[in-house]
Amino acid sequence: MGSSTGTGTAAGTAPSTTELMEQVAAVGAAYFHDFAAAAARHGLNSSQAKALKAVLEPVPMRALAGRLGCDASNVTGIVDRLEALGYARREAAAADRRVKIVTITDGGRTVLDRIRADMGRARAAFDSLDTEQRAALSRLCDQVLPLLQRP
Amino acid sequence: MGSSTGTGTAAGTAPSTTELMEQVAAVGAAYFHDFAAAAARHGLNSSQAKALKAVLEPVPMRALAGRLGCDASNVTGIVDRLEALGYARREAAAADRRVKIVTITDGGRTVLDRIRADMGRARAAFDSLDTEQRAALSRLCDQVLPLLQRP
DNA sequence: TATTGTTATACTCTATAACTATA
DNA sequence: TATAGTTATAGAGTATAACAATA
Repeated sequence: MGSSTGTGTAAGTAPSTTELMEQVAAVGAAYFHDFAAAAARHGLNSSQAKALKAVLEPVPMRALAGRLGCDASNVTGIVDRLEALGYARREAAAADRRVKIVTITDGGRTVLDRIRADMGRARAAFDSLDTEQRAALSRLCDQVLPLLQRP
Repeated sequence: MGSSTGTGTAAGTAPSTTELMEQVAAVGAAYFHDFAAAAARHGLNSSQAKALKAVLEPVPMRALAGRLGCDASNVTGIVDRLEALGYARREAAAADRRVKIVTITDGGRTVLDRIRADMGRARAAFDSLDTEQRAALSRLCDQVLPLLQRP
């Protein structure tokens, strides 16, 4: 492949599945920690910040619960908070008047951008990868994710 | 490189840092979900299971709190639970009698192995990678992690 | 009757502060 | 006096069950 030194793949011995999972878990945990810290600096907890990402496209309350992986009863409070801050709003669905659709506001988009920009460690970490490494990591995530998310 | 079609690296365009972080976050979240589910099937919550991994080598209570990223007062309950199940035990430190060192038992090692084996989706996902891909992913994690964990 | 969103409630996890026993 | 571990307590986040409005 096109990588640097020429020592090739032999330089990194392939780890066992368990070891590999442990490494990925460490990266995931550190990322999540950084995300929660950045969100907190902008007055949101991680559920609220995650919800803000999920409503970049309009989503009904119940579907939002699914995306957040929590019970529907929690979504009320989460969206209440986002709405109180002016980051999202509820709109009645035209087709079914029971349904409320949550949409992000311009203010919400601004805060989300700021939170993302404010993730210093995560940004530095992934910025350290060159173009080829980023493409490789992206491809690996794409391959692994569907199997990881199966029902 | 070892991949399929021959379109090479150009096939996966390098994503922006934000997009890349989002992908990694999705993998991390799915992994953690699978881990928590597997632990629950063996009567542990994710903190307790994480603690079990952390005491594969003997660790003082306070240091364990650091590894788990929680307050020291929580560790008492977590280790109480592991001890009640026979998965870990407290031993007085020889040098300083205030300190209690937590050690995993054979039973704990067995359960930890079972939990790891029981992570069906995560295992299937990472088993789908060939040797070269696993080595690449491992290397990328190693590069990214230290920057991600900086104080 | 079934479903959406909400409310009321209880439970779990975590953090803060006070206590003990050692140092 | 300072530190390790524990205990007691309060707070945040989540789930369960019951409810009103709509389908």
